[in-house]
Amino acid sequence: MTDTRPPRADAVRNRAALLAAAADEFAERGMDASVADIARRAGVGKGTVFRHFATKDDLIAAIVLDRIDELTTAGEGLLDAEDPGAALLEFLTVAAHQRQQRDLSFLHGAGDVDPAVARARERMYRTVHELVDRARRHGAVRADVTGTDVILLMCAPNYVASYAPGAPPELWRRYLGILFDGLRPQGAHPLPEPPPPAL
Amino acid sequence: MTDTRPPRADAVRNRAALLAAAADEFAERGMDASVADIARRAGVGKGTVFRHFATKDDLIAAIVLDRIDELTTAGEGLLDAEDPGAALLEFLTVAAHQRQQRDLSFLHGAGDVDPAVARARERMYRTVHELVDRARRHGAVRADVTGTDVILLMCAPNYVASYAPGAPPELWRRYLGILFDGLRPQGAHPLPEPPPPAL
DNA sequence: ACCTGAACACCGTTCAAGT
DNA sequence: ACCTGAACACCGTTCAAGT
Repeated sequence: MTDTRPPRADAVRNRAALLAAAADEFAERGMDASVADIARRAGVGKGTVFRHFATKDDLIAAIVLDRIDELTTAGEGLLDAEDPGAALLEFLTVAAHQRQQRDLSFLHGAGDVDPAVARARERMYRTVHELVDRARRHGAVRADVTGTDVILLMCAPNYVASYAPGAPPELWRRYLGILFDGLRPQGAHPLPEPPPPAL
Repeated sequence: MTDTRPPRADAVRNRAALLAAAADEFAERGMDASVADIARRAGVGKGTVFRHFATKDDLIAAIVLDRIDELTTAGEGLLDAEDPGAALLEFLTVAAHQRQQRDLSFLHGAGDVDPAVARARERMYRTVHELVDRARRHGAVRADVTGTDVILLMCAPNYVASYAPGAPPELWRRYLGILFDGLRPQGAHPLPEPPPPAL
């Protein structure tokens, strides 16, 4: 019997304020914005941050959870598209676009993430696998590329574009284009290494 | 007249010990190994680190400088290869392989790097441009891809492979293969975004 | 000249004291 | 039950004091 009392009113308010403040602060200052600044922006004491989120990483995880779910929803909506190749490209475009903002290695995070994020991530992975399978069956993706490959490659366009100094904000689209051409069956060369263990 | 006295014997010894200790420590613990640990490993006081390298980033820069020069040398040796396409692929393989070890976003670093690194980097960039131009003229690289594109894409295979949990250590070769297929003229689709300003 | 370790400012995190 | 700010451990960096 986990009789969970409803939380106090100021607690829910503070939690929401912290999430909003953290999202803003991270977007402006990057992932190493200080907890103190986030607390100040949310109008609470530093200690309150750690009452709601055991660690700074947990706070990041809470924000990340929303983004992953958004992405999964977008992917699921593309599962019954008429053109499976275009659907996969569209999904990768949404993925790159939403995380254009920041660092975001969160999609595949190492080690001990909290179970909610792990679950959300696995749902998203399953969606990617389906999208890739459909695209492959349709001849839009080469036979030797797996869903896991695409999951790993997903973040590359943003990563690559982020290192161009005075680059246009949509540069990632160019590298997504090159990547996608690499995923196509036309002109594909055999790959020197087997795919990694499935995600 | 910058009459530069030769440095004291213990100074050169300490500097070399620090570089070696830092390289080891970074390789083992990652880029956020502590300066205190590096100093201890080198057998000097913490303060000595900052006498030789104004900042931790400068210490990293000194290590990075060597790697960049190695890469440039490899690239220059490939400029007169018979097969320019294979030469470019080989260069990208060397690049990925040498920086298999670690983080290494250093190749294109933001803002205020020290001038020695900036110079080394520009030499390397020029080499990449030549390799790409030759490969393109030879029909091994698509017409709409620039040297700057390849400079930016260079790090992607390592980055992508680094997020696969139980992956084989040579997984980057697989993603270099996919990337390289994306760079080939066969089956290339028009890119939605123009190339970034030249590096 | 160069080395050293104590001292500083800044982080994430903890916790006793308040309401 | 929740909030708060002082306190702690750990960083990179500085600098007065030593040789």
